[in-house]
Amino acid sequence: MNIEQEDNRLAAIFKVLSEPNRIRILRILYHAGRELTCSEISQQLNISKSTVSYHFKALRLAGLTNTRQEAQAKYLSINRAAFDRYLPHFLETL
Amino acid sequence: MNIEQEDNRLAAIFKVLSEPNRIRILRILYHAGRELTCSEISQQLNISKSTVSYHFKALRLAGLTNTRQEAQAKYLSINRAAFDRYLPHFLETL
DNA sequence: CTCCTTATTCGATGAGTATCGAACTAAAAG
DNA sequence: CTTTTAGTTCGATACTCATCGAATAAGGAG
Repeated sequence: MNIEQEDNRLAAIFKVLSEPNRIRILRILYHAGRELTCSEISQQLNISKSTVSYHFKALRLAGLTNTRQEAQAKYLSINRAAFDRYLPHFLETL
Repeated sequence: MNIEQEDNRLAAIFKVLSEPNRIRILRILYHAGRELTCSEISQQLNISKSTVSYHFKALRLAGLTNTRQEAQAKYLSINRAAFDRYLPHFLETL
């Protein structure tokens, strides 16, 4: 990958992290120590499910979270490998 | 500072870093190992001076860079303390 | 099969952002 | 004093984004 593309990739990851509600989602996930669903986050943050779904997608596309489907629910968890690579020690500060 | 404000603050720092040209400015600054002016960056990145000035301001307001005025020129340098605090080891990966 | 729960997508909307050139300010050089 | 150099600010523009509710899809429970 050339250096311009690398800059774009890095900027894209930061863009995902540049939204307070997405930081909150990561913090909640990190401290929960377990997977959480869209609905659970929606209640905790008091924002609509559609907005939470939108943020979930952004986090997932950036590779910052993992998703596990179980029945009709979708469980979100943090992808530690991605954080270790791009932002070591970031999660611990949340 | 309460946790919501902390999330906002963190998100604000990431927002500044979410623009490819600002990442490029930081990378150029880091590897140059010296202060650089608006005009120098403008030439290297091939974007207008007004746009560079806009990005300089964003970096400065976020506390990520220092500015030193000398005559009519303004020299920009990286604020290592800020990176050490919020993003340790980030600069080294640029 | 019908209803409930969970999640996604769509359309709209309001807000924010990156970019440029032009106009302006201020200092240095001639 | 006029010209050059460096930087900021302004107005315009095009684009992106966060948010919501409504509509849709799909699995689970009765």
